[in-house]
Amino acid sequence: MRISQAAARSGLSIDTIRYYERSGLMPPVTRGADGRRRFSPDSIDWLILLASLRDTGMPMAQMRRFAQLYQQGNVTIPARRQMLQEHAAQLDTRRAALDRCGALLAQKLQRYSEIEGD
Amino acid sequence: MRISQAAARSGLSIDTIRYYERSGLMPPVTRGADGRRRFSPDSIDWLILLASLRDTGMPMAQMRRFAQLYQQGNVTIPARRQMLQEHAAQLDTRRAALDRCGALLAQKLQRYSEIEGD
DNA sequence: TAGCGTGCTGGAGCGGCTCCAGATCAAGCC
DNA sequence: GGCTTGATCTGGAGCCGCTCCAGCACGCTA
Repeated sequence: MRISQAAARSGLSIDTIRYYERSGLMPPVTRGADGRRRFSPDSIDWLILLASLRDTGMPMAQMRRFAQLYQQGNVTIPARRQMLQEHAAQLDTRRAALDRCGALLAQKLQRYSEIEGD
Repeated sequence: MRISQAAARSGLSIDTIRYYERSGLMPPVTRGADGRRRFSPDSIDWLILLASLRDTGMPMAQMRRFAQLYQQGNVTIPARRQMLQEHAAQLDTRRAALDRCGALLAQKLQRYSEIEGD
């Protein structure tokens, strides 16, 4: 699978995928005889995970750490589990921020209605 | 109220507050005789709103537009109402992303448990 | 064999902060 | 009055996470 398809399936841009590879966020991507990147189903899954993590605010340094652990094999599963659990907790924090913002917006919108009187 | 207190109340950093002012995201901040910024309760409220919007992903360009509309008075309330409604819809999109990520993490963690067998 | 599509690299640019140097001023202490 | 401490100021550099672009290399097809 080529980079354009990898981009389509992961939701990341082509540039972002290359950037992530350069930055050590992915296990090494193999190349075809023509020198172009070839993405395996596994690396597509990896990209989807990266996309999901970045969309929910995980910093690149953490993703890099996760990638390094992954490459060291199953022995690092406890460490990886902990990272993912911590990120799952982060999701709750972000959900709370969304809720607070939602409440604030509802209040503002309410006030607008009162001012306009409609 | 001085900038350090404004930072404490809004959750923004001192540098970010100055940056937002420079960038036109706030109604002009008045200065004391000593040339230092003086924040009114209203401008604190404004900062809290900005903090909430940026925490939930509103781009600066939109915040700037909102600030400009605000300064043009009540006649811009319909436009402002629309902006806030659109952002409220964005919150739902982000909640969905958090949910998807949560599901993915749960699945990964489940797999880790199976591999480790505990 | 010319053109088109896709990909490559290296590097510049950008949004949104964050940090820092060097200056100023206010208050408290001797 | 001088001295230190602490908060603030401005201007500018630096950083993260992309995003875009120039210039080149393939391979397909008409």
